Amino acid sequence: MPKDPHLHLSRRERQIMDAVYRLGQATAAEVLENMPDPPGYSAVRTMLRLLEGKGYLRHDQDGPRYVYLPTLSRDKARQSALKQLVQTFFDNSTEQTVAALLDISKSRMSDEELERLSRLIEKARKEGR
Amino acid sequence: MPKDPHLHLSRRERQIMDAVYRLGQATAAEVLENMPDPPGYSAVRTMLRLLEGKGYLRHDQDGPRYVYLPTLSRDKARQSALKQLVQTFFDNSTEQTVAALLDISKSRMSDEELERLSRLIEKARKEGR
DNA sequence: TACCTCATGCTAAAAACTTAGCATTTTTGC
DNA sequence: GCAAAAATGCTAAGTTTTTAGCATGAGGTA
Repeated sequence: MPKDPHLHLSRRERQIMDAVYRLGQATAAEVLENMPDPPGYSAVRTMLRLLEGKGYLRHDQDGPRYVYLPTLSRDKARQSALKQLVQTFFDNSTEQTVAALLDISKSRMSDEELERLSRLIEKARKEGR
Repeated sequence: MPKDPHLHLSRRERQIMDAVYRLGQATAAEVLENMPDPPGYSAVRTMLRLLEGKGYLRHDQDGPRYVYLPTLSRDKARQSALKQLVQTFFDNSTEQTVAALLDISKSRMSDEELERLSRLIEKARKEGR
């Protein structure tokens, strides 16, 4: 089995990357607020620095503090995460995945949103091949 | 932020759980074959035992060997993983998620599959609210 | 300016994870 | 029935991850 570079993150690293992706960009304090079962502020800063060292994050300076951003675009990260999930839990079946997705979210989806989904699929049917 | 019990897995634990979920059920040797960058057989067995101890797996006896299965049904695991992914990478938007999903898979989807997806959504529009 | 606040960098210790090896038991085949 | 093969349980050691603390520097404000 080939190895997936994205799977090499440790538990905390994963949590922090998730927080950063969720937020788009974030300071240490913001990451902290967005973590489950958070460690100390200092620990978060260290991890951010490590993650930057490993190339997963970079930072911009915002006045006195650092704002961290992912180096891998959200788009690519999304794709990679989705692919992995579909493989692991849905036998690589898009259909099953969509079904599950609808299942957990249909109750809070508006008619318009469902409408748009329909169109999305129509579009795929026409273009996509 | 509330903590998510499923996020407490370490790297190896995650890899092993993924393998088990992918396979449905598996012996130590099978897990090994399905792991990226695999450790020794002995290490895998130890992890499986640990995961069982923590309640993530259980085992059945199959002749001389153990066959491990997840305790959390595939269904629940799917839901939880999906929810997490949609939150982290798609701002909780089902629509964006489906769009990305179509994007990575439309080229290898048959017409019939797309057709079935359409129906899935129609069904959700009618029932779901 | 001088101080208080809030950043960062670094480092070392603690905790958790990961691994391999050995002793033991069970299965299999001759 | 017996030996070889293959499985398990346990344990201890090695490695990585995770944490907190301290020293230091920059920004803001009276």
